[in-house]
Amino acid sequence: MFDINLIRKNPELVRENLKRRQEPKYLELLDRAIELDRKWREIKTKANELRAKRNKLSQEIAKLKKQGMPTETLMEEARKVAQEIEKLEDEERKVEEELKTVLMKIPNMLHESVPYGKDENDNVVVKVVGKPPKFNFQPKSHIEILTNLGLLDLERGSKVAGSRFYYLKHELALLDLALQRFAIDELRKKGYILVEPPFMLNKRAYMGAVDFEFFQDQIYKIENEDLYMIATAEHPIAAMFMDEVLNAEDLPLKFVGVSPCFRKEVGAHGKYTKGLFRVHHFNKIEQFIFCKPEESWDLHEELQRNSEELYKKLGLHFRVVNVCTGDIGEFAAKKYDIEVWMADGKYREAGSNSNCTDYQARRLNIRYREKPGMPPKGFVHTLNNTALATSRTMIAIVEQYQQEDGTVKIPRVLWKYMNGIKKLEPRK
RNA sequence: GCUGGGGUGGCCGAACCUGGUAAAGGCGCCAGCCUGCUAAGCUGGUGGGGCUCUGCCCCGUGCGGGUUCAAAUCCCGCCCCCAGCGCCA
Repeated sequence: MFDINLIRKNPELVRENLKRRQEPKYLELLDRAIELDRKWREIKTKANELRAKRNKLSQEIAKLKKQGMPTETLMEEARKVAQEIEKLEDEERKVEEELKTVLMKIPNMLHESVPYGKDENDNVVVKVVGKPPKFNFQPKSHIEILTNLGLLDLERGSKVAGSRFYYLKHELALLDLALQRFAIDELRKKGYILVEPPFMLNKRAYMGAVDFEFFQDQIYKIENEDLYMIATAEHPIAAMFMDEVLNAEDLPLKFVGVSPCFRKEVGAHGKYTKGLFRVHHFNKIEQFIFCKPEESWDLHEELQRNSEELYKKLGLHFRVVNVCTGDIGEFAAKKYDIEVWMADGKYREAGSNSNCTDYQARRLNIRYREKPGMPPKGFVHTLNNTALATSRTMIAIVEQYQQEDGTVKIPRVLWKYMNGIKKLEPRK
């Protein structure tokens, strides 16, 4: 949620920042917010005056009653004031709600280092790690390789649940688990707190964690319950401290979350959707940090280093892009994507590292205090970054480590999590 | 799911029965005074918001509604916590 105080204090600064997103509707929303805020304060002032009047009358009545004096006239007057208040309160509520909705739709302030651009084609490659593997044969897609090996069954996944569902079998299922354990162990070594969150959230928590569009297009709802399946561990971890005030001495709070992720993927038309790349359900290890405002930019880089280290240890070739102003999304002030190399020569997103500054925390009402016993100082900053999404990491491993005979070598760091298995081989 | 008890500032708690406009009291925290320093002690402050901003006012007792001039207090619905019972992977 956007900070109304920033709009009041410096609307032009906000306007210039929003312009960078090249989306005229945001500027309209800003104007709307300014207008609604003006109206809201006007009504609020009037209503407060009336409430003061009512309170005075009430106290007057109480005093008279104590003295055994008649109060009918005053009570009649108070009744009238109460009616007026009710009318104004309806109005106040309406304006306040609309203002809040508008503030929810205005995206976060972008960091100055975010490159200017229109869409994903304008993302700036800031780093390339490793080199594309060289094959002296025609490399295959993970779908072909894994289906041939008898480790992946997409057809039966479709039969029982629909397209973009799948069965992982034998060593491939083991590989999924191995990747999870690998990422968890690496992050735990760095002091990240392992957490397995609820896999469902109620609406209030969910709307705090994501924007409306994401909610609409991605989130599965449980019928007849106020419950929604999580699309990533980021969301339940973010919501964990909803309406709380954290102690600065406990910050930064660093989490490594483990969970399945469920996504409707409505509106994925035109995007790359093959095989395991864009599925309705996958497992992911997620990094999440709550911190003080002044430390979030350093921690954003730390999260980035963590992820890069994981891919490096897996021996994967990837690149890092600084996501441009037109592609970044509403919550993040800055975002890096890690894109892995795939067998068709393209780089595709495997993970995403966002500093949401105070935007998500304001929606979820997560504040911090300098010391126990002190009043709240302000909102925390929240950051989230993929550690490993197993499905996409498996694609990278399979396509980059494939052998001419159709088998797949398994990265050395995973052997111990694979019971010593070093290769994916044909299974029946 | 059932029965009973409960939910009030950062924490503990008072006011609830008997409606009169909450936070008394204590702890913590901040500032000042005092002190060689610290502690103790003393004084003031310590949730959110609005305005005509040395000040004035409003909101705030788990959430939502109702009754009333007036609700922490009475009534209804919901959520959560505790205890016991039931069911159960």
